[in-house]
Amino acid sequence: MVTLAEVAQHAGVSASTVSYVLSGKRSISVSTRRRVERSIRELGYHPNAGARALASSRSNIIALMVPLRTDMYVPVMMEIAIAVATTARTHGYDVLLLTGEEGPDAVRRVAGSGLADGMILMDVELDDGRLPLLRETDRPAVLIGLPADTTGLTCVDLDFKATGALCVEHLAERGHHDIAVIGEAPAVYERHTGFAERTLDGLRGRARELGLRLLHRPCEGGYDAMAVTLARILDERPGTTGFVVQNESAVEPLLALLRQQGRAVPEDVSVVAICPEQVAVQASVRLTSVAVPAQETGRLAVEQLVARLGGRGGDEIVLIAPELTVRASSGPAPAP
Amino acid sequence: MVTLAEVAQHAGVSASTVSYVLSGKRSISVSTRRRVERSIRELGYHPNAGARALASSRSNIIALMVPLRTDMYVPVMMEIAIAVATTARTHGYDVLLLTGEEGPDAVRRVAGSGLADGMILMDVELDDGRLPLLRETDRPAVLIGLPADTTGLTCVDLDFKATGALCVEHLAERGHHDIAVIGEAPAVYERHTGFAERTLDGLRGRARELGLRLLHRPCEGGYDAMAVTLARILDERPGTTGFVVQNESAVEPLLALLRQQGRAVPEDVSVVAICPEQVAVQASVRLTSVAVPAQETGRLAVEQLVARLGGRGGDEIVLIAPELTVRASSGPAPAP
DNA sequence: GAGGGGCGTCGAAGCGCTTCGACACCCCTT
DNA sequence: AAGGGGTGTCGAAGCGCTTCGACGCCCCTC
Repeated sequence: MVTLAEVAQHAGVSASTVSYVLSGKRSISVSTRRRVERSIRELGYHPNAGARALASSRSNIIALMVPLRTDMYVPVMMEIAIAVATTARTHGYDVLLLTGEEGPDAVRRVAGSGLADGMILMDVELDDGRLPLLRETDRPAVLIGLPADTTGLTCVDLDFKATGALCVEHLAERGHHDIAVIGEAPAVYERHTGFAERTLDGLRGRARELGLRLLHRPCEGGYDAMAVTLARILDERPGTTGFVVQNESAVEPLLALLRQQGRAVPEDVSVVAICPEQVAVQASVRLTSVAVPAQETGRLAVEQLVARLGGRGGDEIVLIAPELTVRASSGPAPAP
Repeated sequence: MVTLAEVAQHAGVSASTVSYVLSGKRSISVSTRRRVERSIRELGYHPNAGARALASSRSNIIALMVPLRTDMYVPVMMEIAIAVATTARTHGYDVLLLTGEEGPDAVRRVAGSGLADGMILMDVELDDGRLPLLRETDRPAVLIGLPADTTGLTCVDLDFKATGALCVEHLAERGHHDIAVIGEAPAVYERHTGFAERTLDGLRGRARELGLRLLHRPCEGGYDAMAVTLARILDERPGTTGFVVQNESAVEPLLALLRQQGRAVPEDVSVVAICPEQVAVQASVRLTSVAVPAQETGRLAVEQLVARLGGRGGDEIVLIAPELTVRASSGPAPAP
């Protein structure tokens, strides 16, 4: 391995000069800089990460903690993770992938060992066990998701409350009065994942304001579960003409079942989904949807964290405004 | 931050003794070990990763390069990534997440800087640009996928050729003669991703041996593409009774279209999928399938790499034997 | 022409750990 | 009783980099 000292010797300067060329923390004459850069190129020099971390006590690594669960829609996680990784690189950071498996201890280990300069946590629960540990460490952290107590923490998330409201508004505008919400799996509500509850708040709040009837039913993904759920809904509220779906793996089953029952979309019933763009476009009926902005979320999380790491304070809470795209799955309510 | 020296002082021993307690590289008396361990606990000591890496020239980090593409089935990638991360932890390694974005340079950067001790590459193409660089570095690497030239590289993958053969055999045993293969998107074949071509080899080879007719059609995911593809297939080979699908996002559309056309599964046509277990089970018809063993793949890749890192040579090529699970989507061919 | 202030460069002191050789000590053997 | 071989511990020398203070030089100002 080529070292700084060798580069310095090759360029005929001192080691510190090479270091300053690399970091730009002191001014260097153009001629010297060029000479050094040339040596770096010719020798194929790469600074040693460990030595750098030791001397500067910054590792230039961001830790990303992904959940271990598989009951969440995985592509979204992946998209966020990839957005985090690529955005991090543009700021000179690498990303360490931590799974939930290790539990809260991972926070202590990574912070304590100086492995990472900061962390990003995905799938944060309302009362997340990692938060106290996070507050103890001096390292900055950004949460993707919104816990109950956000003091001292930066959070990034889609504004799910506004999302819920937006879906209801859309259906209301088209004259629907009876709306059913196909929610996430019951387990998601049971562990109080914030986004699911906040969506529900938004849905219910706006429904009340607009005088609509709203029925909420959690639903595991898949055909069988969806069939049961749908039957129950139509039994309780036969007049339901609007659906809001917030469970990607229930989308296609719902469409299939409606078709099977002879209920045309959007002529008889309208469906609004809260899901990634791709799902909405690739579904058997192109779905009117509010997109879950995975990339945007990952990017913002990194940018907040980098701001914090650079001493610039970021915002406390960054809520991404929802956008509803009208496609083929929603239309005016049928005449009664 | 607590340092080794502070622990040593607290325990009344020298720094090197603490280091040896931690690494176990020299024998330490039980009493001393206990005293040191106690101090470590009481002070909440975590070894500094940078210092460690510098002194030992091993970072205890594995780099995982995931593809940037989104035309592959993402959940599989995610599952592999998570399996890699958790398996790595059990061997004392952390995982650095690299995206394809940075390109082959990432290999040079990570190897050159000593950031990672070894790498795992996902979605390796037959003639992958990263391979020459990989061979240049002294760091061991494991590929997930099988390139054309494997000299000097360790590879882990499902045995896709055997997988293809297995699918054909299954259909042949049930009396099907005309088989259609719904393949991955054309782009996947165009960039010569090995697994797709090897599957095809296996399918074709066995079909020839068993005297079956085989039609292969690449297919983008989604309903529209699938509709076109299916129409073409049935046009060319109206007698087709067996389908092999190797594109997760074509599975559900295919089932829906068959249903729509009044072709019952499995009474009229049989469908065999090559997909993750979860997709097979959650589909609208429970699918006879060969599982893509994502977790197993990730785990094996890490174990191969760790073996290499520990000086033990691993195998050159590890092919996972396919397993076909019979479910509800395949049955005897209909009488002609 | 002396003093002041940038600018560009250097030397040296660590950063916190691993690891090697040295050595003290004890228990056996002869 | 002397020698030999473990065993357990220590001290010191780095690992390759960053960073701080120092210093020489040149240009400007009064």
